[in-house]
Amino acid sequence: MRGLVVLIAGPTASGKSALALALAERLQGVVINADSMQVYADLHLLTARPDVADLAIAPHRLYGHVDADTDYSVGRWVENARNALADAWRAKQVPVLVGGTGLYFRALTQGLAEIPSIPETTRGHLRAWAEIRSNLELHTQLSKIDPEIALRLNPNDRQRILRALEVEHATGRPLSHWQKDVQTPFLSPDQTIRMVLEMEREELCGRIDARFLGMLKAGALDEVRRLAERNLPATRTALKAHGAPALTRYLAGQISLDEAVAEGQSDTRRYAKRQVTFFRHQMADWPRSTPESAQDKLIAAISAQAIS
RNA sequence: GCCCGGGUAGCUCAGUUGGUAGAGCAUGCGACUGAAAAUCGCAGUGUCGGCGGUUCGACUCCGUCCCCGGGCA
Repeated sequence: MRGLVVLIAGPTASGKSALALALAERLQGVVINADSMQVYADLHLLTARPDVADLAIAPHRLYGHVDADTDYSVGRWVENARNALADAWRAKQVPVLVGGTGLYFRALTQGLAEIPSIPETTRGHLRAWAEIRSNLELHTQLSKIDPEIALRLNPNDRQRILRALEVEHATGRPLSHWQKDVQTPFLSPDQTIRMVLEMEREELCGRIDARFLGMLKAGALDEVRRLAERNLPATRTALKAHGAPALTRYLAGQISLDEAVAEGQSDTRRYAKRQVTFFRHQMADWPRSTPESAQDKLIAAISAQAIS
């Protein structure tokens, strides 16, 4: 069975988690994570994941359930989220999905191409093959097997080009074909209450900078040290959490702590900028709100939905 | 006080024999279908330390003053 879902998106440090928690407490609901980094077990402080006190107030799902030595992806998240949503509905709990990863929200509300997962070995082979080739060569190769995708990809966008190549290689079907298949979103518009949090950039940046310092005080360096000691392959996504690369270099004696902090903060600020752009254009039809008035607006929307 | 070196974009700096300025980073704008806290594209900005002088024309040459760093006293 399917019920209502509350979806809360917003840039990093905008106060999403606190809002979701308050709402879940009030509605006897469950908070479900829609953030690509908070899924990693190894990253707790650095990703500002809910703490023990928060977990005591309302149940949380999809936080820290993935090991850092994993190739996670939107596809896997959608799978996880579907299950978590189904569980919540079964238990008669209102699911409150909250996070900053716009792609995750879009995949759930607009659908995702149903491409089979690519075997680790073909990925490895393709990457090894690509290693010694220039961006332009890869792009030219893609033009031959999937001209449509090649046309909309910049030749320097190696990551997306590699993805398109491996899909065709592993499935025998160009990525553009997969993407043109009819995609049925898991969530329909009438069962979702949506909200994007907005805040003045200046205020947001202030919060980001202060939060980063707070993470350090809480012990983020130890967290980074433990992660670094695992010696994971450099390509692992978890290693790219904001602050992790810079703090790792500080621990290795390559840069000063001040430099590491400045870098972690500016990485986060630039990311917030990209999030806002994504929300503005890719999720343009979502209602907006300041963090202060968001809860009242959501409650009002939920009761309106319940009546109709 | 004297001798060097330096003052150019928010920051670090390029700037050929005089023809009113650029690169990286930061910033802003944007793209986005299994790495999305990822990946990639585009853009702007300057009393070239101040004031005088030489010159058709000075960031560039000359004088002078101010500021910073180093050295000698």
